Amino acid sequence: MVRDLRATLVGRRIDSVEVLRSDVLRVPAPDVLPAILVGQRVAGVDRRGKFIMVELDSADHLVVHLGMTGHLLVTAAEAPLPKHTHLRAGLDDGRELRFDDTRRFGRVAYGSPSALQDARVLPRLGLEPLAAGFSQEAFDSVMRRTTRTVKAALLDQAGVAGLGNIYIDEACFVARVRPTRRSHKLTRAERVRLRVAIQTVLLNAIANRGSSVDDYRDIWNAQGSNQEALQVYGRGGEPCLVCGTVLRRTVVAGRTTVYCPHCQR
DNA sequence: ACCTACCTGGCC
DNA sequence: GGCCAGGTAGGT
Repeated sequence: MVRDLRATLVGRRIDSVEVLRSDVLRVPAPDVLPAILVGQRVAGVDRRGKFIMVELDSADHLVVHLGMTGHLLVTAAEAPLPKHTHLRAGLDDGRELRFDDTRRFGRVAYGSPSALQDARVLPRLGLEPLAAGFSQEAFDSVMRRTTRTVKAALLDQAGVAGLGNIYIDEACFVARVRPTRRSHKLTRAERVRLRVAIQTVLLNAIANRGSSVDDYRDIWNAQGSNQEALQVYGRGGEPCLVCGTVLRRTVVAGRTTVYCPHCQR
């Protein structure tokens, strides 16, 4: 999404802003946001963990988290407004950037990254799994310092940023590690496999343009294809694609979790 | 380190 | 009507 947004938005000027549902906007107040944004051009688009950061020429950022059902869409300005569109920004090319979110677990905020941290919109985020800093040493230190399950440790965005329920189960399968294992008890070899698996799973998902299991759509409202490549997520009770053993479905760290009891130890 | 609430919609 | 869902803040 960030790559597509960058190619589409950088250099565009915001000509209008409408906040249709103010409770998704954390900061600033919904009535002042339009005046702040209108006239600004998009300077860049980046990502930190699951947060999409649209930088404007003021150097402040429009920050978006999609939650479970959020969408950031680029549409024609005259395209019909779906029921759960909460914010729209008209661009100087006749298109619109829209934030849409059925369950409203997502959120939008605008400000400097440090002010957004102070406002507790941006939490403390850990290692970026696709950046150079994701070394074995750094990952080891994250995993060794907690007694929680591997699943819980990886769900915590302060350790490794950006992993969610789907990709954690997939990475654990590729690494042949049960998500129920205690994080600090993994062997060095298991942590190496897990680190590599996290990167492999994420890079594949990106290459496949995302996992449209349910609601995920790209900025053109198109589905990805990575849901077809998932090996365990959503497959509880079905045979393991490697060994044929029935995949086990349980709840770990409060989340539905699927693993192969034979391949994963 | 865990548990619940926050929302809407789809399915049984 | 009840249960479940890609996430996370805030409480205990």
